[in-house]
Amino acid sequence: MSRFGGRLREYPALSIDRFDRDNLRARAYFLSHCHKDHMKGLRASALKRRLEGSLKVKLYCSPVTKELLLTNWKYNSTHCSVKITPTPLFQKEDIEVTLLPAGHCPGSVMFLFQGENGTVLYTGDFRLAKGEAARMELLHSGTRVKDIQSVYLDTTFCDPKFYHIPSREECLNGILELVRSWTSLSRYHVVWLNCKAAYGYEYLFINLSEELGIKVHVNKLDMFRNMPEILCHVTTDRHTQIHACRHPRDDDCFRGNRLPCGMTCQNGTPLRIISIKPSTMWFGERIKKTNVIVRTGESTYRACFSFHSSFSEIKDFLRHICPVNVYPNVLPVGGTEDKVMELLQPLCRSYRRNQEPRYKPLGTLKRVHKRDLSDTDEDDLFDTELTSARPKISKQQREESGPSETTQPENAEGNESNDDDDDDDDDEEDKEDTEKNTQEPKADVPRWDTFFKCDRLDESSENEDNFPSSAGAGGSQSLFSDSDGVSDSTHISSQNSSQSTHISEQGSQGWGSQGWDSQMDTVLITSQERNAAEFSCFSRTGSRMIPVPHEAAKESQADNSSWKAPGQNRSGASDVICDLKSKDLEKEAEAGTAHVQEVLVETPDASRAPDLELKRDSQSSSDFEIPLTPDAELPQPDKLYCLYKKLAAGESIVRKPS
DNA sequence: GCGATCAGAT
DNA sequence: CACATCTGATCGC
Repeated sequence: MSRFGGRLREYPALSIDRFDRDNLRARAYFLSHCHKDHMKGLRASALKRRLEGSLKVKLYCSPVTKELLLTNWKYNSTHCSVKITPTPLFQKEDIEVTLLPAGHCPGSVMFLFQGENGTVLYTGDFRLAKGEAARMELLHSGTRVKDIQSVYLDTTFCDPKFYHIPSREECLNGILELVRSWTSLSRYHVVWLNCKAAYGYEYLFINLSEELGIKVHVNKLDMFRNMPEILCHVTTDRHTQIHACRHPRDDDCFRGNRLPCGMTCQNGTPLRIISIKPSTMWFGERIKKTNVIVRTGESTYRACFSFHSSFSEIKDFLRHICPVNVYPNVLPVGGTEDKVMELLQPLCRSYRRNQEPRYKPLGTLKRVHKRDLSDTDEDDLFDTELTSARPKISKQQREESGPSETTQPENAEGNESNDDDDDDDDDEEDKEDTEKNTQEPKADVPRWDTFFKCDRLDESSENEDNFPSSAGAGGSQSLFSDSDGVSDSTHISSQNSSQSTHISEQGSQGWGSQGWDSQMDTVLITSQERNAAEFSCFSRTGSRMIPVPHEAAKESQADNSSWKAPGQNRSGASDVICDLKSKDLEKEAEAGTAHVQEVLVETPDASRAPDLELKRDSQSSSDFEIPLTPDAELPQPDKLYCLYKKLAAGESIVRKPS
């Protein structure tokens, strides 16, 4: 649960995901997604007054979030001021805001703010698979990640306990096969998905419905009225075999063999109900590795399911971004801020810089940019023209350097070499690291294995033991008596592409999935007017023009933007392969300890093509160094040592024409 | 009486 | 086992 106060150190005149107290003086509001813990104060009359009292103060969010917000009577009166299109906000300050898909729930986005106080990423809540950040072109300038000053990070599962959480596809497939095997027994066999009242399960509903041809019964669906891709897979007709309806006492209902909607029999025949409860923490607490589906009772199951990135996914994300600073938005259950910082800081430049005394001599040659962004100026920021006194980077200037250029390259030097002594490292990232951190072929071999073993994380590999027997995903004979051996193997068939975050009414934009758009939606908060239509045009084409390292990157970005699990996209065979490949890589790297994987990973080995490594390297290299010239030789430590020695002695260094 | 806040349940 | 929400009690305006 978010405990973010609403304001960024760098841009305190903006408020994000908090709308109460001090935030009432903000000059622009941002909502990352429609979960209550990110909407504090959003209903209050104080905010309403604030928004209505100024033509300039607006609330910004993704189109889907706007739709979900405004179809909720609790909020719809408040916000005539909800904007998904850019409007000039500040007369004197240019801040460019980019929306990136967060993969958390429909409409969820991360916000990237670029302005004179540096580039700052606020993640909101997110779930991004390993490597996904590296494939987001809007996080990059050319082939390198943007220079990011600070990341405000979703740290919900920033705890080694949650080192590995099975991927979206794995979880989905587990549930799918369980539901398939049960519902195929007879029309009276029904499933109750015991989901929390919150957005985020829609892709599960969609996939079940698509695969099985059974719509999901829900209490309400009017909020999806403009999202046909969701709408067509849910129903308010109780006569269906999959239910995700709720009732205040729904557990009691279930115990009484009654669905929350009241259904208990059909044509006089009593229903056979099983419940499946999506959970993450429950799995995180298992000491022994488990299947993604665990039977917990006669007719109750737990299914692994996560809205948030696992610890290793968080680390991959952060390592790729490599910001100067990181600030946790969430305290993991039972965790402390200190603990989280201890885990995360090694992945940041501010830490790495301090960790390399051996390069001090060189370091002194470099310009160190210290910026005091502390709270010192907080007080005056809200009231008066917070920006008037500040040096301004002209808009032109910025535009010349391209829409994705950061305004602050200076910190880039900060992290040169260091070797990343970082902790419990995982798998393939270490490959990257060893390549990146050439100066020091690390005596310190990745210790992921020890880490991995002492935790529970091998659960996935164990899945291999459990799952296959259960027909890939809980469909096993052993699981329930009526079932006679559903033996089909799990497979992804025509997984449908887009997550239903499409809003048809936004037709003028003609886009497909929301996520894609939200990703395209770069909002310029600028003194220069630009009309909305023009803008959205610009941003779409604009971002397409940003050079992308690999075509596949773009593809999977689109995919990802619809916050659907990668690999499920019908759009790109190549895309899928790419994802599978990276999975295989992970698998290898984790040396068999991990990863279960049913299906998806069992793709032909052909997919494990060598080019992948190249791709990954270039995309995820952590960028503050100049990328290695192809064919260049990595300098060896002793060689380097020599060079440094000479340098320190003031001798000139002659380059050998290798 | 409304809203904010907290504890507790689900 | 807890990802987010709703309910009810309490307090202040």
